[in-house]
Amino acid sequence: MSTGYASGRALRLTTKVLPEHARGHNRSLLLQTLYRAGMHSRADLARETGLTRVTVSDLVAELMGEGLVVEMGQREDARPGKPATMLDLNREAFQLIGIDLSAADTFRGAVLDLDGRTLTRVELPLQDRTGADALALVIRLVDRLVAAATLPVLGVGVGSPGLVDLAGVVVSAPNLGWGHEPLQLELETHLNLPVVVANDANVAALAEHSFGESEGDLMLVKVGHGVGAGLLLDGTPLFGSRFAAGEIGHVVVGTDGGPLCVCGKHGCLEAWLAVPRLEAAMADGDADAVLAQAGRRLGIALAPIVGALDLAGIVLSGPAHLLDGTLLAATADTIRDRTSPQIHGALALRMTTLGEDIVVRGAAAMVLSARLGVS
Amino acid sequence: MSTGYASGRALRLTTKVLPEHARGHNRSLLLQTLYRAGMHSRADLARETGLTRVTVSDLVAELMGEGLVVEMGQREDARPGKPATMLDLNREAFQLIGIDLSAADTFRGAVLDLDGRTLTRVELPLQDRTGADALALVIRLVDRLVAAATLPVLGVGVGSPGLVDLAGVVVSAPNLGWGHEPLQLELETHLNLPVVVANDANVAALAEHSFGESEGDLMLVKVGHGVGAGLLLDGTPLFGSRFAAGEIGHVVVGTDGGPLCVCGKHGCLEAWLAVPRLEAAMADGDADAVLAQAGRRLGIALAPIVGALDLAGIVLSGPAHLLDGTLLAATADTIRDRTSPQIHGALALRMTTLGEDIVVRGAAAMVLSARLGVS
DNA sequence: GGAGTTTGTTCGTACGCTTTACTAACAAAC
DNA sequence: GTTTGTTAGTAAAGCGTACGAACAAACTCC
Repeated sequence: MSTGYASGRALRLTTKVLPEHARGHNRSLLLQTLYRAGMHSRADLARETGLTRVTVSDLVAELMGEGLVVEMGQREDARPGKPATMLDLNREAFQLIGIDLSAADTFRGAVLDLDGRTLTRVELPLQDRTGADALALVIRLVDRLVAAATLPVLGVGVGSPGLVDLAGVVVSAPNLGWGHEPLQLELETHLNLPVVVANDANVAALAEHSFGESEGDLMLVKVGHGVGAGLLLDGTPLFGSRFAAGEIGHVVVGTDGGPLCVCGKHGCLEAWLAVPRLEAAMADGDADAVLAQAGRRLGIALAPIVGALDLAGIVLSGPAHLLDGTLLAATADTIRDRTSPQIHGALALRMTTLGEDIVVRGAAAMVLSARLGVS
Repeated sequence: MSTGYASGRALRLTTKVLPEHARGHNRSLLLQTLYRAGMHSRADLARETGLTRVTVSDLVAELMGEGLVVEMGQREDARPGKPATMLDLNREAFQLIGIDLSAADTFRGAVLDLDGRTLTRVELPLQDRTGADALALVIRLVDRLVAAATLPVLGVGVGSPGLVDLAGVVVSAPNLGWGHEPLQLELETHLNLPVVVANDANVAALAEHSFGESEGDLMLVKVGHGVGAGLLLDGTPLFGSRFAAGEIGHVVVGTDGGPLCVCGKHGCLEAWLAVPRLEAAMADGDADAVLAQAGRRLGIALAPIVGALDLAGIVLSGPAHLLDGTLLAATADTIRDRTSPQIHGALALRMTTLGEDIVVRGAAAMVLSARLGVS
């Protein structure tokens, strides 16, 4: 870290905006409305979006031409005036593929429908593959999934561990032995399908936002072999200056030392909270005390973050038998004790409701967001 | 804090976008280019922005009509082709007013030119005024400043302590006795000028971004009577779920107790770091040890935030004789010891270069951003 | 002086959305 | 059975925004 002065100047990459971009936005606005609230007539959409009926009709015609939207017959309930022809997303037109590379020993994937329901699941054991072998396994997985899809595939979403840049290059994923793996590009050229690759915790946060019951700014803490987090501020993932946002696993917690971490420091969050560490400590001593201690440590680490960001929610993802209960309660208590009511009054802390599928479903949501602008 | 499930669903307020909004964006793009890089010809602007010369000419005509842009004569250096007529922001067309309400005993303000240079400064002693009396003092201050301006005033920016919402309502500012003060609206109706009101630390962060040497995501920590922070992610201020982002003053630091805070907790960041606390502690004991301790505590609080956000920079604002030196160095050391190199390697920690004017200048920058889209 | 370059404008075109005006299809009241 | 009023969707015209092609002006270089 430097204590000097950075040279140069932030170059905010603002770029020109054309009317056609505006149209793309309005297009997504319609899709989003249909996606979230289901059937609407053209007139409903016009009222909801503020666009005129004329413009909505025009956009709907375009979307119907692409097979994304279909007419569903006339409105049922009797009202004065001409009966409305209802529209909806053509939910039987496409399927999504979501991939989760974050588990320690398995690559998971699934075919999902547009509502995020899992249709077919595939798991391939990793068996300590790294580098090119791991990449080959990913390709085998997506090939199996593409073959399993019963409808055209809208796109493939991938949640990968490690640092992932905006172009879907895995900049660094030590566990998989990837240094600068252009995963998105490789999958796209192999499949000839749109692919989106992002960090697993960010993807999980997106899942919670799309399919969970979360409002407002959200942090998802993913506890597994390591500890990572994904942040969703104003509905948008935060990537950070070096695509390392959410990397809180090796932040030291507390001022009283702590267990030695693989990174060489004492008292890293990961040394307190990672699943293997928890299991080992629980085997050695009072299980409940171990969980309470881990929960407190998580709370200590999260308190400043909650204060700085004024989060609306924190969601924990990981083995429920470890996290849900003593640990979660200790975290909640600790955050409450270490922040002002102004801050923790607005905060909801809870387990995810999406279970093990969280990354797979988030990856699918990412495809919807990238391809349709739906989030 | 609830550990239950939030009801409802995030309603991302996406709204329709019309071609005229696109034009507004392109307009700002031109202004921004001129503001930051100075003189350009129409053809230069076209090359820089990707718009065509035709479109640029059209937009420039509009901007010249409003007096925002002026022709500066022909390009000096001889090149083949028709000589270019240079354009620039009309820097002598408008002035800005910036107001800082964050000091404990004084309301400060200044008239500035478009480049953020201070032209006239006015300070009014607060003398323990609160509520309506404090509001009256703000009005007296802006009236004095408007009278002191020698050119039309583009707008008034205000940095206020406390929580400020997006409409410039001071939701809560205990020190000034404001509960729900619609400051922006009141000043606007009084002055008949555009007014922007925001939180002081956020405004300071904006100043650092606009006038300081900062790249990328930035956190500004403001140490004074209290301790607060402003975050600028991707050039945009972060407000948080309840407009309380940056409120880190009452986050408990460390696991070993600490001094009693006015809020009733022990070991709040503010109890370690606020200027009155520092001065009292230094009078009682080893001044350098006090500063080192305070710096360490700040580092402990910031480490998780830096990790979670992957910040590019942290800037300290406040009394340099306290912050710059032992304290800053201790903070830097602590962050380095408590985060992974991946995180702190990219981080620059430093004092602001803007001194006491930081909020006033940030408020002026806010006006530029709101009125011209320039940041 | 001629060739080549660059600038900024004019003209016509394509696109996106709006307003206005229309037809179709219904419920409610008479 | 007719009239009235409402709602849905479409058609036509118009305005705003940006683009490409073409051009005149003004310069440098050879």
